[in-house]
Amino acid sequence: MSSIPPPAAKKPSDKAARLVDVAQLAQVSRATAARALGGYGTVGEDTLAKVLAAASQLNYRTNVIARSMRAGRSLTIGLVIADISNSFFDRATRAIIDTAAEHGYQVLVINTDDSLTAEIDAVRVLLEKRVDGLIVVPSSPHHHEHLVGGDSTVAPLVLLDRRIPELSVGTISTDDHHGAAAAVRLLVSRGHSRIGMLVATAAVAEPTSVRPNEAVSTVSDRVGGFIAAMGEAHLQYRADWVRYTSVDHAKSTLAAQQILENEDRPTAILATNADMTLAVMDACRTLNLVVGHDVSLIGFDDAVWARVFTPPITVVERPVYEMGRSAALNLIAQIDSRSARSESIAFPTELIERESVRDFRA
Amino acid sequence: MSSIPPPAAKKPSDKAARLVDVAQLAQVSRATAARALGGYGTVGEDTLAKVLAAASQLNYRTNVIARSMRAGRSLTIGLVIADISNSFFDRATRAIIDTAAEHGYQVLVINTDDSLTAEIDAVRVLLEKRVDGLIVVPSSPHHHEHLVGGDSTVAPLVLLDRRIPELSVGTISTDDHHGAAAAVRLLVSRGHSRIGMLVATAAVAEPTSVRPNEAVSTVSDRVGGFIAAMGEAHLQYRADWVRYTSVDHAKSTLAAQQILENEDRPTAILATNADMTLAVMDACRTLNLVVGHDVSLIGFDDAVWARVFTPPITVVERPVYEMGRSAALNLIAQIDSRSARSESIAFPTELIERESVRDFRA
DNA sequence: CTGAAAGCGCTAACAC
DNA sequence: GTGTTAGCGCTTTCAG
Repeated sequence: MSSIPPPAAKKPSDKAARLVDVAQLAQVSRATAARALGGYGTVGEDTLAKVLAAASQLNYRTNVIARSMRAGRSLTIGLVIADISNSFFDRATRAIIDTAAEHGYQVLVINTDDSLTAEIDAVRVLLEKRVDGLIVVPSSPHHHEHLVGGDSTVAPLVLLDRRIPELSVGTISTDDHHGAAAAVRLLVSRGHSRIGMLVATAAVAEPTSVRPNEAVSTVSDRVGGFIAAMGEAHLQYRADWVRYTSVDHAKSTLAAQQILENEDRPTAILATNADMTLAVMDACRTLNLVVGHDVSLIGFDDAVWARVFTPPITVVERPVYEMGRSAALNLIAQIDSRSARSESIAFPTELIERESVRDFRA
Repeated sequence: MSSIPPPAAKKPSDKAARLVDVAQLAQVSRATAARALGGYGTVGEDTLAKVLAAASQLNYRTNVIARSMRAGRSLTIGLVIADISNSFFDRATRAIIDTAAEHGYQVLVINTDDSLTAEIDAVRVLLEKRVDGLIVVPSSPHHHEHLVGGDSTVAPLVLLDRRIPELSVGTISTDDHHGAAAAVRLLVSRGHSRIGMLVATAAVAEPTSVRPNEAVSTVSDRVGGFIAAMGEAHLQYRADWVRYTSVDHAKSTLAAQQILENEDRPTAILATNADMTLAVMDACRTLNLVVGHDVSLIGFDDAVWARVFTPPITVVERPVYEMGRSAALNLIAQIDSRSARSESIAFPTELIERESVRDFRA
């Protein structure tokens, strides 16, 4: 059986080996080589060995791009997110990437900075790259034309963190209304009646007390929960104790200062995300106010620094990793089943009591 | 010119429109349609309009995957990173994604958790997906076989954050030796002579005082800088004041406690990254030691919480965004020029003095 | 200025 | 168990 190998043209070693090169070296057809390497169909034992040997000798790597074109699926998903360097999104992204990888998918990530036009562009680019599905953190609670095509979504889709009421699509979020309300109730139970709030929202350029219309669902849920719990306790919502601001640290710190500078200031503040928590802390430092004494504080989203700070900060925690994992799993199920199942989950929040809330009952 | 449109088969509206569909609707050839849409070659004005109209009517999206196969380039780069949810890497990633996008590239991100096998897998997957280049945060200072193929790298490549001495390839890092030395010198200038160090490294499973061999360059640079500056000041390096630990918060806090629990403890500690800074702070809280008084502290990498903490933490800052941007720019230049230019940059670190270092001169 | 046709590298019927 | 072959959707000479 030791026939002399055909004097076929040697593959130039400076180019990546292709399936045909492997087949040639192994002296089989492309189909057989493909079967051997793809581990499907049936291949003779010795043939298999020959092909594998040839492949490794040539350092062959499947050209997934060609396979994708043929198969019509890229095994890639797109993630459209506000800001990967944000402490919530970075962890969610971690979960998404890892979960996707477990299922053979890789993730293309694009930041939008909460800009709708950036989001629209991102979706277009990702669709052109033929991602098999999309996980989007929508920047607007209303605009979703770029997400629908005809009578369904442009691609398998999962919304993360923020809901779009008019869009019936799988959404992974948290019960922020409840979370904010629970925080207020804790404050009330400790004897606080003068409660303020620092709200992060991209819907506003400069700090203001007037509630913006275009806020995403997390913002309106948290504000709604705050207002509901205040009403429930027959407490007054005071606009001068509330500020809406962008996440920018300088601006949000300024907003916190505006709330606290007044003689007639609140005894407690709810910060609607980690950046706002830091902003309140910074403002307190500047104004020489002691957190947990002069100003009680509850933040949204836990972080290591929150439990290390003096005093440790009480927070409304969200299951970030779980959320990301869920989003990925949901999307992959959608892709695999080709069905437009839009199962939504609103995870519960958890109030973690530490020492940043002063007790006024005495 | 109003010829009746041919009764050609209508494109089924449930499938994505292809170039040929557009061409058909516009009554031109595929080549012409491609030219019109690709904005190259020459196309008659009215033809152009017809094609554009057809494309928009069909909601046509270029199939970039087909284009990539044809063109041999994917306009995608791969990022292989230890952990996207880490406060250094998330910001670097932000810079990379945004910079890449400015140049028409998208980014596929994979985490390795500093595992070499995960890194090898990641590189293989990315190469199979035919990324045009790779930005890698290498998990090992030695193993780089998976990054080279023949006499050059497996693809255009830039190393981020960590150098691999034996691999001559463009690397974006910082002068960590100098950064650590500067921190020690500051401590010395404030009268400290008993100085410890908490070192984050994946090369160690449990906290230990013995310096691991396999540490990446950032670790050995920082430790080296520490040792050099100590020697320069004729100070003794005390192994019981030094701990190597994984970034895990519980473990690193334990390690910090081990350093501080001793009666004979150091008066100052250098923490080699943000996680270690937090670990020292947590340990101090547990042991009822006041940062900036009982224990002076200098951390690596700045963060908002570092300046908001009481006292604000003195840190060695690195230009994270610039580093990410540089890595992306360097890689894209490499891709575009097809030349193996491996320009490396070691950015300077900056010591930001705040209030966590007690002054013993008096 | 426009069209015809040859692939890019792979997979999946379909034959043998 | 293995080979033949027809494309996936696009770009790009090469003619006209």
